[in-house]
Amino acid sequence: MTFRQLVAGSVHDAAPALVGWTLLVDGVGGRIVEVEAYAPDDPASHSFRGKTARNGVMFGPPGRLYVYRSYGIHWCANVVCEQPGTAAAVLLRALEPTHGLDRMRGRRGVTEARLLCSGPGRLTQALGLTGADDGADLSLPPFELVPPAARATVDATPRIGITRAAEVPWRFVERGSSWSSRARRAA
DNA sequence: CAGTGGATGCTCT
DNA sequence: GAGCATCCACTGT
Repeated sequence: MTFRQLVAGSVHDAAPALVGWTLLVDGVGGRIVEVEAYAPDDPASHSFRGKTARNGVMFGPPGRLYVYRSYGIHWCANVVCEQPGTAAAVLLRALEPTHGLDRMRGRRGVTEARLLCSGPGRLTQALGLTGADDGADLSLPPFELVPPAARATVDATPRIGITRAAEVPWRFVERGSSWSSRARRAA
């Protein structure tokens, strides 16, 4: 399954399938260990009330980055899925850092590996992603997506930090990973 | 530790 | 003018 094929399908299939892929931006990044699905007709999705200047990329072709500013401070990055017009995306919530840790440390201003990419705002800062990357094609440099050797084992849980449709289990975490944004108590 | 609140800006009502 | 798909520092145990 190629990246292009994966993101062209339903976001409900694509989101868990993206866990385990390695995302690199200019050679810096890591293994995707936590994502959330934002589906068409999903009250928690930015696209729910129709196309606007901010969410326009969500309505376009799959495999693009949708980047938006969160709480006035952070950037959050999504992978657009499904066919043009459907407006679905996968929020990247955490990576296990594997490549370019020193560049991430420089951008983040912290040294502890656990704090580099464990959270959507941290992840974008570590990879250097901003609103300037909104709409970028993830199949072209400087982006690189490397499939996992074997499909990861994934747990589904409720999404984080939302109020509407908070009960559907559309957050997907690699089982046993200690790099997710809510792994503080995990063994 | 756990819980709380401030920072900060943009989008949409 | 409200409400965020967040993070971090600070409080009180």
